[in-house]
Amino acid sequence: MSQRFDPIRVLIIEDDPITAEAHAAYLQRVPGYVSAGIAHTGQDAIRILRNVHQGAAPAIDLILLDMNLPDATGIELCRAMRAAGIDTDVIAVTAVRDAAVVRTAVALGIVQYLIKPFGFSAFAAKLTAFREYRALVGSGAVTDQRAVDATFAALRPTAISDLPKGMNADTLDLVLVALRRAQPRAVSAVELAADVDIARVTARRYLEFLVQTSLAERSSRYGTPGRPESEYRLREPAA
Amino acid sequence: MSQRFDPIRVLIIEDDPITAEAHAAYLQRVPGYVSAGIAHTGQDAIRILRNVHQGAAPAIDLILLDMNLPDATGIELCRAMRAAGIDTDVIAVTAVRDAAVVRTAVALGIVQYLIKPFGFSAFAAKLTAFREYRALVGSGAVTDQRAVDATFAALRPTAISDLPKGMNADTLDLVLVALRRAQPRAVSAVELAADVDIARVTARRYLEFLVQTSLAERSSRYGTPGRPESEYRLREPAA
DNA sequence: CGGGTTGTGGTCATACTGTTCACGGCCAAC
DNA sequence: GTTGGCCGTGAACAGTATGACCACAACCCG
Repeated sequence: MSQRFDPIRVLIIEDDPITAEAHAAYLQRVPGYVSAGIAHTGQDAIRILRNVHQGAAPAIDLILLDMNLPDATGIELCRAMRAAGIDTDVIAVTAVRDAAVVRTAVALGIVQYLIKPFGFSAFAAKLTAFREYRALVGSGAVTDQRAVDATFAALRPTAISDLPKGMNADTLDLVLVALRRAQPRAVSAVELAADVDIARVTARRYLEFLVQTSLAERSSRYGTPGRPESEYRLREPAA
Repeated sequence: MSQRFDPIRVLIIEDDPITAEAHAAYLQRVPGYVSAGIAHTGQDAIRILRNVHQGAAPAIDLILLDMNLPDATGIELCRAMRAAGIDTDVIAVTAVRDAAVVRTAVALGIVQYLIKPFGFSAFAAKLTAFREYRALVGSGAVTDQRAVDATFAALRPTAISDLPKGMNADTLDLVLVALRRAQPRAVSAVELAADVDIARVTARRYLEFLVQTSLAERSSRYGTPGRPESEYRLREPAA
């Protein structure tokens, strides 16, 4: 039970040394966590975890796992861990934005999914939620459905990633959904405004924001009288 | 993408035949789900799943897994599945109330944990949450951290253990009644405040709380100048 | 080839709402 | 009777969509 007050030992699995160091630095700033090592390849990671599993090294409570490793994907590594009977909790830390990967990650028991690049607040939010979860699940008995629900609820993501001033999350969602619905075709600001029933200016502001964050791309549409129309298209999540 | 509207095919793994039948009956009552078979032992289950995995049988989208099987624990079965590359989502349905089991279940990617005995509403709540999750993760692209957070949030219950400080049960009741009276229509904080005769600020605080506990949902009302108005609607308790 | 036409890109002030904060009334405990 | 905390309120502040307005760039016609 003192487990709850001991620091949570974290293994960082990340091929890029600079990024790995950055994560370790972030980790130091979150109370209750300490780094338990860094692995730069899947092989490394497996070796370390196997040692730990056999009691040859101090336990590891959490893994920060990059999905792109030189010798394996994070999914493969995770599957191998589970097959070996290693049930360590995993937080995915990755630039991969593929829904299928997210789905598989969930099925393999990944408790949080953090998309790169991220700031310290997003990082801290995920780790804080995990600490809460750990306190609940480590506290001994599960009495009833409410207790289990509370445990699962601790893993619920809370922090809305901060948008720039002047933007509303709901509206952004609306625009994104409309863009996705139009999918292969590109839409102009006017068309989108009519579709979603917001003003043209507003539509344009959000579309321009999506271009800036490289989630959408802009091109010009010629052929009609008048100033050329800008059209926007959702950018495919890089394969 | 039609996948979202096809029924979700469920394999029930449960050794007691009567209980298994009861679960199947419950399943029929939840829209969007169909039973895809019943397995009474771990061996059975593995055999069925292997067939499916090799394409010899129609796909299975979800497993209701009992933790106590004659020839294996649910944990062992789940581990074996993951090792075999079967990433089907799993909901644990069990009388086991051990925190360690819950923790391991989470690590192995179990998406919901339902404690026996349970009534239909608890059952339906878990399956509805899963359907929502599936719609989100199956909708194609993951755009950003917010989208991933929404996906994870669909799987995590919002346990309301206590009323947060600053809230009064009576006032909450008042708001709920007013929302129910307005039923199909959505009301803004201003409208509700006038209706119940409380301050706008107070109304908004309670409405926001209801959204957080996913008892109500919020959308934005556009068309007029000024900041968009949030409107709130009672969420259907799983039809 | 150049000016007129046309329709959108971009900016601004405005209006209306969400959000915050300190105050004060009400109730319970001592 | 006094004290302290709880919770709703009003007002001030911040946020955000809108409509109006001007500038701009391509088509079109003389």
